[in-house]
Amino acid sequence: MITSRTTTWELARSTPLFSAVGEAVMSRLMRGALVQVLPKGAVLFEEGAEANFVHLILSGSVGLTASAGKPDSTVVEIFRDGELFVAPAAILELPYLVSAVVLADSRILFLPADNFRAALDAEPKLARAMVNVLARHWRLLVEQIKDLKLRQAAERLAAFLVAQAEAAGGPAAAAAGKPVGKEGAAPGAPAGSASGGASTIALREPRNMLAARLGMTPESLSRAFAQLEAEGVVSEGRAVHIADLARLRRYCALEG
Amino acid sequence: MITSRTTTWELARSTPLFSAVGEAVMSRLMRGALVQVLPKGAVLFEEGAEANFVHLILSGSVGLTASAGKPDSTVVEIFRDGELFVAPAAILELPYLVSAVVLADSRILFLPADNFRAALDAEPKLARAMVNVLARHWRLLVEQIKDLKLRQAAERLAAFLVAQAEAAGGPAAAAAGKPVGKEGAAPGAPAGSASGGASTIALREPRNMLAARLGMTPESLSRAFAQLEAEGVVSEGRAVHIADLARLRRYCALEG
DNA sequence: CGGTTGTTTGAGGACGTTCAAGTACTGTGG
DNA sequence: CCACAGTACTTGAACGTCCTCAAACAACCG
Repeated sequence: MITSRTTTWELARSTPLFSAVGEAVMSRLMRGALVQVLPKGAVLFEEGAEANFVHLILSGSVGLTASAGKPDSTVVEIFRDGELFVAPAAILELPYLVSAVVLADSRILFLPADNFRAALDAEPKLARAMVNVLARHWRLLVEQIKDLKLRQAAERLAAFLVAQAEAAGGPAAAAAGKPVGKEGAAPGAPAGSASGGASTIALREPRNMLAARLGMTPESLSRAFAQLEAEGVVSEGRAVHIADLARLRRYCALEG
Repeated sequence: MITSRTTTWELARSTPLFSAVGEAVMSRLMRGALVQVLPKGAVLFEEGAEANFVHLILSGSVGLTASAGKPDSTVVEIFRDGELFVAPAAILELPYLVSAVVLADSRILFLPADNFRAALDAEPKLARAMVNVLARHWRLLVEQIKDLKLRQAAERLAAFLVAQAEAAGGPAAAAAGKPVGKEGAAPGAPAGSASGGASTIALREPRNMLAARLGMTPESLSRAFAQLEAEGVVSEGRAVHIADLARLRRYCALEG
């Protein structure tokens, strides 16, 4: 606890949410908060449980899993460094729709939900910041639903890899938002260094979790990777090399 | 315009968002707003376009559709009376991820996006209310992703029908939130009139749109209805009669 | 009445899952 | 250093669900 105190603040300060609300609101939210360093596999909360905390990932990776009463389970979304979740359940005082599982060793901040709700009412800056967070998260899920409904397995993987490469390639590409089609023909002239050429990314989650997030089995994921070799994607263990990002982008947009 | 002025205010006043922000903020948002009465098939905006308005449905039904560069399109979500959309694109000043199509003749309020954003910064009550709206909408999509990933076609339809019946059955059931499993054994004694017994609901959207929303083809939807007859579901045109809501809930594993 | 649109039903096929081996990686103890 | 178990990933074959294609049918509206 004591050893991690300073680094916790540093990490927290660097998250988008907290830099938006400022020091004062930040420390108010931290009241009664606790930090936990959790290993892969740890469960933060379970589907159907009461939401007692809002969670902020200082470092690591957390998966939102759901089973909906079925024997098998899936991954609804994966959150990483700096992300806040799952506010909706805590805000609305409703039971969680998902469980949260640590996918890679993580340091996580637990903010008491009642305190968070009170701050939401009292601190306009917090409410305003949450609007942006939730708006971004909404778009995440909309993208995923589009993926699930009108792209097949290999295309979903391709879309995921493109998104990862863009996120890792630089904040500039991420801030510009994902290309959404409608921008005429394929862009022959890449804007940034990472937007058109080659790129190597590291998969930060185990492959079976990635498969679940993409709505397929591990077997299908393996076959999807095999299929993408024809598009210049080579996967060596945890590393994935993309020969031509623009080509991959074309593959999951136009191609069928 | 003039003829609809008064009824517009009445309708707007009855929406959850506006009753939360109060009269003052409400009229500020209405600055530069316009009301449109649109027939089925009208397109409010298109995927990839700039978000110039936030839309509030005074009456009717709107579908959020997406094609993601493919020839065929799907329905991401359906919104009805009193709902606000698609704030995220307008808030973040990013292009729409979806198109919006009127599914049943509707009266829709167009709120200028820049004015909305300004109000979001200046009016804490609006930001606070938006947090709740977005939190609810997040959960809508989470539920749908769970459906798509771990339920098959007929179960998705069953889950949709159950949700419709609960929403129509009374605001009490809706406010309590959807049952999420984990609440012990099956409730033998239904709380409300509509929670355990028979129920008849009306499909407010055309069947092909419903099929797209559920992530299947119209043919599959037809077969799904046929399958549900074994569970006591009879569909006669636009009306659907459910003999035993509890049974249907069990069927789609909303409970064990 | 014929044309259009929306729903149903059937047959065949594609995509992805399931089941079952098989292979490569990891860490542990001999 | 190597045998070993345990895990993670890959590969293959059979199956199931859902889609595609096609036709028949009903309902609506000119």
